Amino acid sequence: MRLKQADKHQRILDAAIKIFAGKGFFQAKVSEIAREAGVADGTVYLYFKNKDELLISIFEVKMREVIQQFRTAVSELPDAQSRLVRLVELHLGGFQKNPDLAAVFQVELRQSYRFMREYAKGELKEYLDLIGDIVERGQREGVFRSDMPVGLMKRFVFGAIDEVVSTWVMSGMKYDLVGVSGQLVDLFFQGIAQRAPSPVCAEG
Amino acid sequence: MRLKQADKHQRILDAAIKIFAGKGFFQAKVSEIAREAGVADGTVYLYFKNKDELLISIFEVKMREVIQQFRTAVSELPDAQSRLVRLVELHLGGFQKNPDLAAVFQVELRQSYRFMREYAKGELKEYLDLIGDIVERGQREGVFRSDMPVGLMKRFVFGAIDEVVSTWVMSGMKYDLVGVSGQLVDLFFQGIAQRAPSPVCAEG
Amino acid sequence: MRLKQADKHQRILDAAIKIFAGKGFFQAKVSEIAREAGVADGTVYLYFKNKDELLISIFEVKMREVIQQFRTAVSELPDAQSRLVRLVELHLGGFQKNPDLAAVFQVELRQSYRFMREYAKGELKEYLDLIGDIVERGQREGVFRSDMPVGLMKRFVFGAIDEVVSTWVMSGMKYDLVGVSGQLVDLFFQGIAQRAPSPVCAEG
Amino acid sequence: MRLKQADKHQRILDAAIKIFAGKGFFQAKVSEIAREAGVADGTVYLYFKNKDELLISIFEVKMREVIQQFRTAVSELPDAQSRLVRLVELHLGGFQKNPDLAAVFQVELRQSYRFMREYAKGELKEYLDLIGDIVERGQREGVFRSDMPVGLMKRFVFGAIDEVVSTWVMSGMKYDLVGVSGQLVDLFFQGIAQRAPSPVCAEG
DNA sequence: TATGAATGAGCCTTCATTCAT
DNA sequence: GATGAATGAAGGCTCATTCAT
Repeated sequence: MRLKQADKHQRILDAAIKIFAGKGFFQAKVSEIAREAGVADGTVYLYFKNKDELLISIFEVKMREVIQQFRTAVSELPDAQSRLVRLVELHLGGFQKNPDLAAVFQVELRQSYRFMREYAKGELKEYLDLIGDIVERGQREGVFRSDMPVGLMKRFVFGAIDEVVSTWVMSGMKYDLVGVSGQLVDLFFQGIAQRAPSPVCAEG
Repeated sequence: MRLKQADKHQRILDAAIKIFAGKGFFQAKVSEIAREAGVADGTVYLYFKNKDELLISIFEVKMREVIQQFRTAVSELPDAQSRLVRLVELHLGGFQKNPDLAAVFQVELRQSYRFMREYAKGELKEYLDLIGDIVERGQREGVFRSDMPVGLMKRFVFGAIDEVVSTWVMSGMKYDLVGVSGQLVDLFFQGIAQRAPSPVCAEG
Repeated sequence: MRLKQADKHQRILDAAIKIFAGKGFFQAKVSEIAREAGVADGTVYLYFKNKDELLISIFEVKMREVIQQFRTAVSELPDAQSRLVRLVELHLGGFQKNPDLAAVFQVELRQSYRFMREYAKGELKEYLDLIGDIVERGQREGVFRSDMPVGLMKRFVFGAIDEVVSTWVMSGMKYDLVGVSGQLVDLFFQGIAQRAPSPVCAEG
Repeated sequence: MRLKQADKHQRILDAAIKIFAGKGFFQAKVSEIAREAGVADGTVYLYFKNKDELLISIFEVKMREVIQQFRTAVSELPDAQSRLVRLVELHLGGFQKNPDLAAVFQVELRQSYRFMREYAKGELKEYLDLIGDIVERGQREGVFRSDMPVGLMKRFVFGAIDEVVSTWVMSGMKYDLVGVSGQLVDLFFQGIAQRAPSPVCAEG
């Protein structure tokens, strides 16, 4: 039963991601999601309070998964730099592997930003704090500049990653997103690294 | 009458932009738009086939205006470089002057990408061609690299501008958009210009 | 148009009374009411906020009508006694003429007493005050006892009438309701009249 | 098991009475009743065919209890008069002890009069016959008038008791119901007793 | 042209009832 | 017997669209 339950919750969530991604939140019918998930309409409401909650839940559940996954993946990495690289790869890789999820996160959830604000603060803040931890560690290690508040730097990092994903989504997801991670990281180090001689012009 | 008509058409369009921007296409009611425009619900349908058409029309009309405006503004400028600068300024300036329009273009119209594809090709292609013209001119003038197809370069330019606007919209339009145009143009020339010594590392 | 409107409002109200009386509030479907009224489902919502409001409105509108009708009918009557008789006749007669309305008032509206409390206070109080006016007049005329507060006496009168109607409704409306008015009035005068020799035992 | 079963049947019935009384038949959810009874939703359907049956059963079971209880209580009483007094006391006392049951009998069961008619005839008739027996006995004893058919008199008695209870329920059960039994019995004897000199006008 | 009352298709959601465990 | 997750029919309500005036 326990497994069955988890299964159904998961199936509905996945179905919702697929349908929301495909036709947008407002054009998606709950009955379609139910059909896609292979359950009755009413069953959706056993697991989610309403259609809005379903959208919110996608965010919350997936964020929690990602945060968990990230903590595990990063814990053994030795330094801030490698951790940041890994974060970017996981972030981009996660969306590339699940384009529907990307569409929901970058398009549908933005739409409902108003109630996102209310509900999603928790998980989003936690993710930002993960980045913040890396930044702080980098500062202690002397590889990230310390003349800028962590609060600003973590936002910058998140903003840049997020923008890259949005651009990819809006372009129709036609190119290799993970392939951009190198350039993105480069940008970070150009921007936030302790003033090192720019690798681009490193002629000396 | 002719004027009155044009007036009403315009007022409905403006009202739609405002309402769509405010609450999104699907949550906007035709009756709200009508009220905002100061006309009866039915009147909307005298000027637009349906709600979808209304969204499409916003795109088409505004694009036509912009293209017209741009042709006039650019015709007397002497070279490609100054024309590109002007294009960016007009693009960013136009949206900054009308944030509601920006919201509709960058958010609502993306949503309905599917039917955007069908209807909006024309105007979008024309705008891209305007950029293409500048690029070609730049190549002839020897200031833009010629080892890259025009088709790619014009897309890159449009994509970058578009991304800058999207980022601005999604950030809540809190900063000066036109102020970014300098950096944006710099980026173009760093990216597409005939290899000039990088201003960043120009230590000489 | 004005007439058409009033007409539709009325027709929906009448249809609702009929349907509510026939199968009860909860088993009545809005679509049935609409069909009975000869309008589309949506039209009901042009005139009434929702199904609950429809029930409430029946009360409010009919009470207002009754109060108006009563004021007119009573104004020219010379004394409290005749006025009270008339009130009883109108009250009983009104329900007897419209048994569906009686069912709604005595059964359906009691059900939703909770929100009755909120909304209906106004009209009900006004009706009670009408009775109160008669009582006061009767006291001034010396035909009604003055050793009892008006507030209590008006409640007693209303309660007795109301009970008579309820009994009639619950019995299946099988007998002549107005025919009871004589006995009811007798009861009032036995109960509240200045101690007169009981007509029942008038052996003289 | 047998006991456990009876226990559950009883608990569900009591829960139903409580919930029906609290929010009315249509607004009561089977799941609420189950929760109140401390059983699973499905268990309700092991003991009752459906929600309607549950309401019906309340009537049938309670009526049977009452009839049984009455037979026992009355059998040893010597005359019709004392038996009638006892019936009234039991009827009023029973409801006063269980106001929820009163609410269900006087309000909810009236609602569903249509199917009451079909199902409840049996028990109601039996109860009426109990009254009829008392009436007949009274006639034989010469204390009840014999110029009126028993069928009418028993209905009159039942109607009056029932009305008194209804009035009490609808008033919010604020006063002592059993306290009314004296007046009620008085009324019976004023109404149906062999012509005794009216105590009110007992002049000489 | 302009109006806005009227329409009715369509969707979210509830909840009585079932049935596999 | 007991459970409670699952079902799906049904209905209140919204709102894009129409059309008589």
